[in-house]
Amino acid sequence: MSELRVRFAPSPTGHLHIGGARTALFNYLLARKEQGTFVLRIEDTDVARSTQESVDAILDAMKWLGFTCDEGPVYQSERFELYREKIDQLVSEGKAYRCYCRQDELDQKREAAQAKGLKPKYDGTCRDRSDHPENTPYVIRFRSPLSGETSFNDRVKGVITFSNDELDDLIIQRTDGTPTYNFVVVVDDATMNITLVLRGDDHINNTPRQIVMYKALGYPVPDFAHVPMILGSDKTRLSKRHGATSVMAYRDMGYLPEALVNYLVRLGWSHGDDEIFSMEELIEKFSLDNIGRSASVFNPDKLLWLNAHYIKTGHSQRLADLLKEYMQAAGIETSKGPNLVAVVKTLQERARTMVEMAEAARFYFADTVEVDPSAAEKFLTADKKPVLGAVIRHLHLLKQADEVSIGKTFDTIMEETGLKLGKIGPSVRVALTGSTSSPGIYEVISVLGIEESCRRLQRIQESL
RNA sequence: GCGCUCAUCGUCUAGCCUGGUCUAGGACACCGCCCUUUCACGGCGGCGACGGGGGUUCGAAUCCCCCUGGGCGUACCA
Repeated sequence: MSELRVRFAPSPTGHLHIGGARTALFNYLLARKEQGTFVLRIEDTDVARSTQESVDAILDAMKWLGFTCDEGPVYQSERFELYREKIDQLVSEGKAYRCYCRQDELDQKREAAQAKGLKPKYDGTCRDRSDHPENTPYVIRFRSPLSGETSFNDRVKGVITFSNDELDDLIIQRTDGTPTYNFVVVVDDATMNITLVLRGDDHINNTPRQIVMYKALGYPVPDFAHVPMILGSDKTRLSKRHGATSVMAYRDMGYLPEALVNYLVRLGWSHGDDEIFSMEELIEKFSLDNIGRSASVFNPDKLLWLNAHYIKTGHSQRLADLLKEYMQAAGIETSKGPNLVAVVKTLQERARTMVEMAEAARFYFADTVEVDPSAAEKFLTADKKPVLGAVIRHLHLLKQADEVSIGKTFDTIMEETGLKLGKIGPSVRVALTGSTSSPGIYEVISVLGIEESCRRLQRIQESL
């Protein structure tokens, strides 16, 4: 174990999305690579917006992606006592104060300031107030330094400096007594001994506010690393408008977790010209040094390509287990019919997602294949009756349903009929699969078995 | 508006720190050819970028400045 302690701290106000997943991945990889500790923390201080469903959804997605944490999940909602203690400490030390300003007043002041082109920060009305009005709701604000500057050496962006007069007297405790994000994140990262805060660069602006709080609380300041955002095709922050953003939606669309991981890691991180990485390779090769500084656009096509790659190269038994679930979801009964592993092997090079594979596998399990009308019109014409008859006859003679034997049988058929495969194959294919595009016909016959193949051919042949 | 930040093919990126080996490399997508019983896979090839302007230098994608453009933030959200 090294000293490195990192964390992923999602707020349970929705599913785990693409951006969060990448942040989690980077934290996970770094922890594994440095043999540090990966902590999962649920940021649920906003009681109104946090839900158990979201917590479960996030946990499920983390598990599906294979990001196992070493500690947690830790729930902030269970640590309110600690936060209260720290807030009391700050107040008694004069580092935080009660603010009795009403929200509508603040909104007005903010708008007014903005209209005049001034900074929309808290005007400090209650900053030096010493009276404590009875029965008046209040929040607790952090007393932020008014001058000087705060800077930190970001591990991906370099030195970043803020003038302290940009900082606001942040609310750290709401009227209802619950603490807010910028405060709890400091208390938690400090008390959980997080040594590196690795998160999205939308948090850069929060960092100086948090640093002054670390100092006020007497905590050591951790390292920070801010990774660039993932944008949609229109270069704005990725959102539902750009299509699926939920990790689990990708599973439902037939993506493999290793494809998503591989895609996500290449968004912002690189290792020379390499494109394909297993989790093991990532753990070995990942480094903060190779994280880019600019935002990147989510490209579904490349993810699809990676998914196709992992389907192509995946173990057919595992894929067969998965395929079963996707076929069930598509309402296709697989308990009867050909062996799923054999089916998978004929489809691995043809399917880019498991959903596509399930669809492509449909014909294998159909009692009566649904024949595409235009394919039938072209290849299942009456003049094909004798050829199909010959195919059925010769297939019946076959003892073994392996592709080589089937190939030899077709050689014989071609010899006997004097027809080339181009004149026979398409009709057989359509009769067997209902479509003009399918795995090789020898493969299909082999997987279907002689009996079932002949049954299908017979049915078509008789109807001609 | 203000603050922070970013800037290489349409997209993801290598190269930038340690200027010359860059007529800028790889990948996705797209186009063409080959392979082929269909569809795919695969192979080969093509298209395609250093945002603009100044500097520094014998020499700049690489260093400096300005401009432009983009992103993020500016909550009793996280």
